[in-house]
Amino acid sequence: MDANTRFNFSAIDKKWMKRFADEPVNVYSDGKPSLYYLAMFPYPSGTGLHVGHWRPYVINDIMCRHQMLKGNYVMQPMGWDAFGLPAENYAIQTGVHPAKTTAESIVTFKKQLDDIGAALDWSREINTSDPAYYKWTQWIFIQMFKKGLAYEKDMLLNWCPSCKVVLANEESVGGCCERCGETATKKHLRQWMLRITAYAERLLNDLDGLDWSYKVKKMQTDWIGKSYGAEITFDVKGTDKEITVFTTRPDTLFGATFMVLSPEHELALQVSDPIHYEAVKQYINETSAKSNIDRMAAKDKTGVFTGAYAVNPVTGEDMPIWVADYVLIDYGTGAIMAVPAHDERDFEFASKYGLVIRRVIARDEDDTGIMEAAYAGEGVMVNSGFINGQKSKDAIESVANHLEKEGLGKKTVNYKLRDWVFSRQRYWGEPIPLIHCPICGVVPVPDAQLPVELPYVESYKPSDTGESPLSRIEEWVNTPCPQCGAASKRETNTMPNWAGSSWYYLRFADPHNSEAPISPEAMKKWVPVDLYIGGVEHAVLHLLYVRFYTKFLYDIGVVDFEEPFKRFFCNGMINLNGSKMSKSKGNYISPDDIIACYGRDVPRLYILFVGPPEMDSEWDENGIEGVFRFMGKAWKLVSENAGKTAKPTKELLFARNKLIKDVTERLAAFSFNTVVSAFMEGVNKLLDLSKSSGVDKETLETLIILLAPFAPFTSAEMWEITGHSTPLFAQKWPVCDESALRVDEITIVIQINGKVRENISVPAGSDKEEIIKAARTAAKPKFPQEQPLKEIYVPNKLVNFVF
RNA sequence: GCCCGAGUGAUGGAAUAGGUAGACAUAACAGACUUAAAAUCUGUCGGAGGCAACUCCGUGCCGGUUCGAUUCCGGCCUCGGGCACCA
Repeated sequence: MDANTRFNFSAIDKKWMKRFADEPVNVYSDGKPSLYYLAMFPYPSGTGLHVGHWRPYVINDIMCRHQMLKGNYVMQPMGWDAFGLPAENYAIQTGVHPAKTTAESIVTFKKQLDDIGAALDWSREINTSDPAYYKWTQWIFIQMFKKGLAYEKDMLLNWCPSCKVVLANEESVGGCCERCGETATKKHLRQWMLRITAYAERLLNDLDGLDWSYKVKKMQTDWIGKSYGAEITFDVKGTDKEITVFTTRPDTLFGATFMVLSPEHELALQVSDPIHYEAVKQYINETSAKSNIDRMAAKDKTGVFTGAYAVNPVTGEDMPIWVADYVLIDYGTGAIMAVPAHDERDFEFASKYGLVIRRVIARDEDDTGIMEAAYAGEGVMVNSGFINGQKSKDAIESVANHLEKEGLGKKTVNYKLRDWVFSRQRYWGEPIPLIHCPICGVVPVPDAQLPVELPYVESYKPSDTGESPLSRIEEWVNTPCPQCGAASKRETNTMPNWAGSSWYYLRFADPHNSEAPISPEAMKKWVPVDLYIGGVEHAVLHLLYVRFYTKFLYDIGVVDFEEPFKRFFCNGMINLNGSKMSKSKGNYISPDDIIACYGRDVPRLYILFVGPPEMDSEWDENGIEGVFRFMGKAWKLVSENAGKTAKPTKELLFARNKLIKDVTERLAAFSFNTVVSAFMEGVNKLLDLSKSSGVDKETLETLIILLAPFAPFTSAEMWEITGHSTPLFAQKWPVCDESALRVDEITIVIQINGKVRENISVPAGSDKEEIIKAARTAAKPKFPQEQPLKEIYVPNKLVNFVF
């Protein structure tokens, strides 16, 4: 595939890469309305970029360049999400400092991003591992701490034994580490948490106003997981203790025949009677040793009886209290009322341990009442005292109201969202800027002492105990308390790698500000982001965290908006041989090879042409060859017609304006693959017309300007060879002249009983009667009878004769 | 298990306020040019039947609504994704 023997686009790239560097393309719209288009910044890994990574950058650049030509000033910055485990793990193996490897990776990445040909504004480059940047990451954390949103908690956590680090709920995927896939175990640790749950309702509600894909909104909605229900309090028989449960089905209260506490529930041992105490204790110990995945994978539900009973507030009946690990401590209240007849899990548990199963909902009139499985659907209440005969849907409300009136419970909501485990037991991250003072307690580092710089260490090795490598640096750890001066110790945990990326979009607007994360002026001018582009892998993690940070920054007055990204476009991946491109597995296409062969514009166009941008697509060698042929044709069209004079014939005007219309409309719809189709169709048509009438100057110019965002280098060269000295990106995006698209004749489809039978041409502007008459004449020979029963007429499109 | 999304030629994919299914491209085949190849250009290209004009069938499967369904509705099947004992 030595494409250079055919046409050398690389030479054009070289020339215009230099020109664009000397004279940035966005200067022509300086002072115009400002937009901010952002593609997710990368983690500068040691492996570099492959063409599978190109998609969001190419799309963003095209959108930016299009806006420049529409007379807007667009900020398209780029930076580095530079903290992260791979660099640290590499350091453990080799002893090379993560800062060094990261700096080297950045050099490679910068070149590779420039290779995409994007008009990136490097004057705004940021790096999350730069103390000048993370000063503000730490400052934001301190503001959260001051507002009570950051808190310390001793808790049982997901722990990755391979990364030797705790996992946030979002980082534990199916009980495994999101990063390395290792099965997560449980560990008791003192950790810093962020109270993201305090924002659950806002994070959920504000999704409504966002121009994001349904898919991503749905993922976030499900992750937040709001459920409506009631909290109900049960007395523990013979004690003054109470058990509060959360249920979404208060209608089934009459069918609640036993209670289940999570093994971690504080009452589990407290309510146990002496006979059962040891068994309960042993069960609690056993379950705490199990990993999440073992708990989930268990085929059989297990549990122990405590010997205690609660009282059902509506039936007055005794309910044995059990402890079982199918009840989770961190959802609801960590305790449930079990309704075995109408909950699959309770049914399974009750069946195993011989507990009472009482049906309280009849599915329909034919319901025999024999229960072979739980019935969780709707129906009519039975065996349910004052709600007998009600529809279960209505009974939810009746029971909840009754409980509220009697003071036995209240309506409430619950979320699946958990607070964010925010500390990490690793070196290569932002130090948490807190000091533990024996007198004052936890004290934030004063602003004047920020940033708390990451100290140099000899050994990066993480420990199995959950101690950060930083804890071994005595001279760094020991520090006087900023408040009372007493000998104190620094917090040695670092922040998760999501911290820096949770507000970076703000910093691009004001990257060098040493007084604040962002100035009010820069904030007003640039943010929120007008368009954000990136992969679906961040749909819950990063995107949820950024939204949370933004809402917090709104609350403390740093920004005046609550959502960071007005529009988010979620791009699909580009695969090779049916699976994700991966450099380590050797399954990838090297950008260097592609650029050497085709230059930069061809792969840009191919990335768009490969398939709908929101879907995963497959890289195809032959496909890029087709785009290369198209570029060759476009070049031929322009270069052969550049010096000539030709009249703008009706056909040329039509082709020109159709191209404007198609490209503009499809671009606005993010249908990039069909934009490329429109170019191919348009160029084929113009080449065809050039044989007879030539191609007029303005049509050539129009084509070049339209093509400019997509293939900026070749277009710039074309612009020059058509005799222009003014810069291409200072031109105006063409506007379609609808009058040029008018045609003299239109095609009318004739159907008989809904099947296409004829095509006729009629003069444009013919009225209904004329068209039907012409259709009738044309189709008459095919009529099965003299007269149709009905004539359906669709204006300017079709006539259907029905018999 | 629950919740989303998607099934269209040999292939990637077009086209849905319901109105000529297969745009654009790839592959394949045939031809032109060439000593030859590459490149380039032209033609054919969903299936079946027919010399032909044409006819019938065809957008995962079954049914429905409609003059007309790839598009809307109901029920299945397959694939992809999210969540996963969330009470």
